[in-house]
Amino acid sequence: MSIAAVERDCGLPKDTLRVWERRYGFPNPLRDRHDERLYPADQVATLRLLRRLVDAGHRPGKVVGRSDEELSGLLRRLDVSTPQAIGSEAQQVLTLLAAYDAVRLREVLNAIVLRAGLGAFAATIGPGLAGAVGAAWSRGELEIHQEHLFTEQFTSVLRSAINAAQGAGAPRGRPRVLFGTFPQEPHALGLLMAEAMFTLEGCIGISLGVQTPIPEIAAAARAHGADILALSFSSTFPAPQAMTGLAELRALAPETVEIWAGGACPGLRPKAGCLVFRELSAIAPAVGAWRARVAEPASEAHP
Amino acid sequence: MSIAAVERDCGLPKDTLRVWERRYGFPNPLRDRHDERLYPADQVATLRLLRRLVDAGHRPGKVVGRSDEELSGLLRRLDVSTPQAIGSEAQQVLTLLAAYDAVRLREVLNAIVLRAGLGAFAATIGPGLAGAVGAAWSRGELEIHQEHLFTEQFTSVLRSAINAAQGAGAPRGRPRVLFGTFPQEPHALGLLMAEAMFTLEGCIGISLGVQTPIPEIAAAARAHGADILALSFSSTFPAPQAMTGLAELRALAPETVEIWAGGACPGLRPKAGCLVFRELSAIAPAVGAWRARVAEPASEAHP
DNA sequence: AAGCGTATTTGTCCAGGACAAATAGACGAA
DNA sequence: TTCGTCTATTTGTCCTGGACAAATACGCTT
Repeated sequence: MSIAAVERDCGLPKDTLRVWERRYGFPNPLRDRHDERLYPADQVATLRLLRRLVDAGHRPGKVVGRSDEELSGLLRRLDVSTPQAIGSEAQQVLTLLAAYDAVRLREVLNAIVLRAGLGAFAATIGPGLAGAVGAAWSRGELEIHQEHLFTEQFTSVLRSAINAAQGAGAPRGRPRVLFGTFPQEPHALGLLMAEAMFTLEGCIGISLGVQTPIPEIAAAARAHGADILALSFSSTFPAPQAMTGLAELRALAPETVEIWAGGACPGLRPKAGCLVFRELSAIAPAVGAWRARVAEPASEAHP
Repeated sequence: MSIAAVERDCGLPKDTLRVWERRYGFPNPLRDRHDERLYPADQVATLRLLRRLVDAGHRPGKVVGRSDEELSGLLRRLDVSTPQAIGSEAQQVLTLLAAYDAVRLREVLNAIVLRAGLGAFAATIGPGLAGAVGAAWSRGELEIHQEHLFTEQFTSVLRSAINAAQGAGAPRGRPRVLFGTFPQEPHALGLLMAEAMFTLEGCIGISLGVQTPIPEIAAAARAHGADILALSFSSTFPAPQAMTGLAELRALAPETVEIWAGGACPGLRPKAGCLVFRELSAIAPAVGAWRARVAEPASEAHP
């Protein structure tokens, strides 16, 4: 496996792979006849473990070079310290994934939405399911393609529900909400769940999709006459970059636009002109508060 | 703008940016106090033009270093040589994008699906619209976020329609089709349109999502008991890699599984054990032929 | 005109050095 | 104790310039 392939597969940049090798003696790839690195499959697997640990906050110097057993031990400890009681729904989902039963998986997800409602699904159950699947993957109980499969079905079900919710009921219009992620953030699931929450509150929601450059987000906010910019940050997003990006966005976007950030990114903190949401369930009351806030000054007209 | 930002924004790897600078004298970035490259916005814009031209088949040595006017001229020539008569629907879509009217855009797309049917939408109209939007972007008439916006709404509408089609009518079951793209291919639109075509034929379709490693695709095919692997390649996918990847997949996947490849990738050619589809409309008859083929030998049981 | 071998172009990789950004640890003040 | 500030260490990213393989164009032959 070439260094470029490992970069794609493990998400570790080439420069990092080379500098780890120089500093810690691992990875220790073979060389082909032209002195290019060839990574054996087992080292790639170890690198994947390392990636998880580093994302979780371990320092490379402390973990790179240790044996697979030790690393797995550390990962297990992380998993149990994340006290994620696996509900019966999650258990069912994992079973279906293990059996590769995509059709039934979608039926089950649709059934959960119908029974619990879109709000509870997006705010509580969905994140729980996604967390359980991610944890199972990190324990090696699922293959990547099974995680892909879950993401696909989940996205599909959620999108349909949002579409339906948008048609039903009289939308109240304001606030107009724009959804997006920063360029380093390719995960769409969190964004989609937030979109569901806003849609349920009768907001007009417009998604820019993932990985939109910050100046573009600001330009879009201006062009759409948006009231709120909703940004999503997954747990692997580098916190300092999130804060820098938010400051940049705050400077570029119109002053009247509010910036609401959310997601599992650990270092995400409120900042001047930016609200931070730890829970998706906090969106509904916040929208209510926004409406009360802009209605009161009576200075804003409906364009 | 740092070299990493340009890499993200233009899709040109850092190594390539540096080597172009060394060989052709362009780009010619400023340096910050620590000698790191700082790309001015206008050079980044030129790099985006260059990227389009190189993707379209121009050789870097012939175009890097030329003036913006010359480059725009070459791009225009490309656009007219792509004889894409813009239909009234595409015109309407571009107008709505220019006005940032996401809500009406979705309504219009939904209306087209209802009027023309999902089949015509996925096979003909959809690719036409996507092509028109891409061309408008390359002419500088649209911003990136407007292209994102289109992709989002298009995806949403198409997914809903697929979901509806899946529920309606008695699915005939076989063939079981698995959808996916190779790791270097992040575009989901082509895959989604193919999924629509197969779903209309009553196939059981399962999507692995984009960027699945080749061994994972093969493993999934085995696990799902798939009959057909459907791969999508966009116009920017490097053709040699597509052919190498298909050969690798052919070697890893079960012999009984057929591999069907499609998309706008120019160098995509049929190969032993792999079919290539130039048009999405060719899928429907091909599924019919598949059914006739496997029904005849009568050696396969329904598991 | 189509197939094949050679020349040129072009992207990716390498080494090893450098330093800024991020983090941990020590220290002092409320 | 708990919080903020300052310093030391760690860590990722960028640098240069050289090398070569893979991809492409070109010229030759059939």
